[in-house]
Order: sequence, then structure tokens, then C-alpha cells
Amino acid sequence: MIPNKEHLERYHSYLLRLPIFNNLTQEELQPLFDALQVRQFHKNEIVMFNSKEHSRLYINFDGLFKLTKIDERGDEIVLKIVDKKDLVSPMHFSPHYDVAADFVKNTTLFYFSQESIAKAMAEHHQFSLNIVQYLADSVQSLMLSAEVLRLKTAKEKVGWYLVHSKVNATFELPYSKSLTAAYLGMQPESFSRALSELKKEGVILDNKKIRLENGDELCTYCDPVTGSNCAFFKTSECVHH
Amino acid sequence: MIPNKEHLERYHSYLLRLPIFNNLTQEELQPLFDALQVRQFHKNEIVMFNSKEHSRLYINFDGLFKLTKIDERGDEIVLKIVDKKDLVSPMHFSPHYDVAADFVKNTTLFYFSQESIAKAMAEHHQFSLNIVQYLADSVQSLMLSAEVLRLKTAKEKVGWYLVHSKVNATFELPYSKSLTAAYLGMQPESFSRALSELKKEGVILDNKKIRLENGDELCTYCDPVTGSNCAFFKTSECVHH
DNA sequence: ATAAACCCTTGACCTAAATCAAGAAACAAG
DNA sequence: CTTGTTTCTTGATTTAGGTCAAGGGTTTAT
Repeated sequence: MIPNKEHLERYHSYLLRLPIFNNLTQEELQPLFDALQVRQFHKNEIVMFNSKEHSRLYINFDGLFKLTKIDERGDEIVLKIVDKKDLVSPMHFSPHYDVAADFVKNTTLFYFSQESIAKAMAEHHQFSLNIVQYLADSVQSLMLSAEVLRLKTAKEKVGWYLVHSKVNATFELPYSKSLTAAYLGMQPESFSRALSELKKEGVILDNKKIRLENGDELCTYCDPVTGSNCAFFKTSECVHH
Repeated sequence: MIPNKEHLERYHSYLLRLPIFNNLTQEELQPLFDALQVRQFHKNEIVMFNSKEHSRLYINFDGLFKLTKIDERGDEIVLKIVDKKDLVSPMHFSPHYDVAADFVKNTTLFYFSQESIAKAMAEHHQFSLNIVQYLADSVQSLMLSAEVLRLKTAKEKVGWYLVHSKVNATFELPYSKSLTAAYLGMQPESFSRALSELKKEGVILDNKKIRLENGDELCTYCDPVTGSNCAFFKTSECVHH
């Protein structure tokens, strides 16, 4: 699973399928792909993604890490969970802003230097548009998190996260309970208590599988953006009618 | 103070000085400026900035409003305080995401349609870069808010906001205490109590003017991004050495 | 100048979630 | 399978900040 220079061609079709390369051809992207670099990180490693040393765009090829900020007291917030195919672009941070990448699993990151990205943007307007789209999505997901984390109770946060997982994927909690709790800005104990509250409402989390007694128990916890990806959206059953 | 079609030319030099038009000439921007539109809002008005009806880029020419999200219970979070010269781009939100613009003062907004912005981006790569910069700044300021709001105590939040105001402007609290409190995710009562705690440390807020007994009382509350704009940054006195 | 509206402060009290502590489950390695 | 390690759960207690209530200031309008 260790990609090296000789085998990079194999990954080009993988890259082409990422949203950041939407509507661009292999030929257009070849010069950029030639500048692709790879770096491995191991579990429990913590790297400061300051924009001076990491003025790049990273793509998580394999593994899992969280983008966090830690204060003097050692308290931590999780800004983003970075799963496979997700992007992080310290190149877009200001020089004095630091985030920590805290690796949950052994991880392989692909990256492009700021210069190669800038060049590709200058040569292909579509690529600039894709970068704009990526940043716009980041803005929106940060606004949505702010909303969820500050307005919802512990139980509502967990319900929201479960409905999110249910709609976007396969009725599974994608990460460990404590990682999910950290992402939701709560302690594992509170997460656990919230789950047992939800159990009373017919929401059972059974070894990471989400089981529902009726099927609509999570709808109260849904938001319109998540809802729009749901099969029931715009039917009378959906709370977002 | 009501700009109309005939007088719009007067505002072109105003627009040219905005960061979003950095490194672009009047000639390059003329077609975009010709598409400029204007709309007034009055104090206490609340408008939903959903991306369907507001697929635009707004510039606050005059006035003040806050971008907020309100939940079913009526609890509100302030995502951004939009002052003169600040931008909001609902055109970059997804179709199902809604934020409310809650006007604090009578306000005049300039706006460009999504199409005119897209055209300008296609014709001038520099403009695409400026849009990227604007979105990257938005991402970072949302990450910084998340950090401040979730890791700091009430007193630290207020201290942080004051040092921010001190460094970026003129030793003045730019907004009312209750608006500032809402932005910091706290109740006016807590803001008031935090201020009286800070007074014990030599930080006096006297009719919106920030007065310090020694001058360095706020340094403990500073962050590196704010600090980098401070005169003491990188001297031994600065906590971010 | 006076009233009305709004904003701010202070005190008493409450509550959601954090913390602390101790087991129980789940998982990994030998 | 056994042992050690990490993760999760449950209970008791604490606490920061919210809520409620009342009074004081300040600005705006007539």
C-alpha cells in the first residue's frame, strides 16, 4: 500500500474521480499530477499544519486523522475529521494560524505544493472553480458545525450525527464513540448518556450499526442540508416538507 | 446617502479599494461594475439569505447587520457581524442552507449576481484568486471563532475580543455590549460579569473606550493571528515571542 | 424637559454537562 | 484461551454559565 514514484500513474484515475478535479481531463491535469508528492504518517503522530512548512494541499489517500486546536490547558477541539478522499489545505491558512493534525490511524497523504496548485489554477479556470467550490463547502460545513455545537443539547447532537451518518452512508457510525464525541464537542460520558436517552426513543446503536424501531425516529434530529440527501425529503413524512 | 443608478460611478473608486478587487483595474472591472445593484434594508428587518433568492455577492456599503442562525426554540447564534466594507456571499451556500441577515442599523447593500461574478472570474484570473482569498479568510475566521467559543471561558472570550478590537482598531469596542456578547456566544449578563472580573485585572471599559492600567493586561488573552498585527509582536514582552 | 424605550448591571437560583471514580466490555497480542 | 490495554458505561458530585427578576442608566422622541 506504499505508493512510490514509479507507481503513481496508478493513482491518476483515483485522483480524477475526486470532486476537486471535476470536469478536468487527464491531459489537462498531467502537469499537476507530475508534481504529486506522497508522505506517510503513523498512528498517534501529531503534526502542526502551519502554513509556513505546509503550504500545500493534502489529500487523504488512506488512513484517518483529525484537525484539532489545543489550548494551553490541553483542552482540544476537533475542527474536522479527515477521512479517505478528504482534503486539507494549509496553503489557505494565514502564516500565523496553526492547526494540529492528529493521526488516528496510519495514514498516507498525497500533496501538491502551493506553486503547482497555483499554476494549475492559472492554466485551467475549471480548476479555480473547483477550488472555490471546495472552500465554499468548507465555509458551509464550519457554519453548520457552529450551529449544531452551540444550539443543540447533547442528545440532539448525537441524534443529528446519527441521522447524518444514516443519510450519507450506510446506517453506521463511521468512527469510534470517543472520536465522534470529541467532534461534537462533548465528553465520551455525555455521549454515552445521550445514547441511552435515544435508546428510549427507539434508536439503538448496536456495535456501530444504527437500528431504528420504526424508521423515522431520527427525523426530528435532521437538518435541511442533510435532509436534502434523504429519500423521504419533500414527502409529507419529512419534517422539512 | 441613497445611491441610485445615475450616481453609481461615484462608488467605483470605493469598490476598487476593497480587497476583493485587489490588483484589478477600473477598466477590467467596468463590465462587472455595470452590473452593480443596490438594495436598502431597515433596522430590525430580518431577511433569509437562502441561496435560491440570494445567489449573489453582497457588499455592505453602509450600515450593520449580523448573519445568524435561529433554531426552533428561538435560540440564536451569530455567525458573523457584517460591518461596512464586509462581504457576504449567499451564492456560495448550498441550496438548502439558510442564514438570516438580521439588520442592526438601516443598511445599504451593493450586490452582484452570481452570473456577473462568474463572468468576471472567467475573464480575470486575478479576480478568481481574490474570491479564493476571501473564502479562505472566511474558513480561517470560522475556525478561529470555533476555537475561541469552545475553548475559552467567559472572561477569556471577552478579553480576547477586547485585545482583538485594541489591535485591529482604536482601543474601542466597536459594537454594543449585547451584540458583542451574542457574537461571543454568551448572555449579556455573563458579558457584564466578565467585564467586572477584568476590571480587577486593570482592564477598564469606559463608555466603549478600552483603558488599561499598565498596557499589557490584555496580552494573556491574545492569539497569534491577532498578535501578528500588534506592535509588540516578536518583542520579548509578547507572549507569542 | 420629560417620557418611553432600550440597554446594562447585579443578585439569587437553576441546570446541563463536565469531572471524578470505579467497573464492565471490547479488542489486541502472545 | 489468557492477559493486558483501551474504550465504554454508570453513578455521584461539581461548576460555569444560563435564567429569572428587579433596579439603574442612557439614549431617542415628542
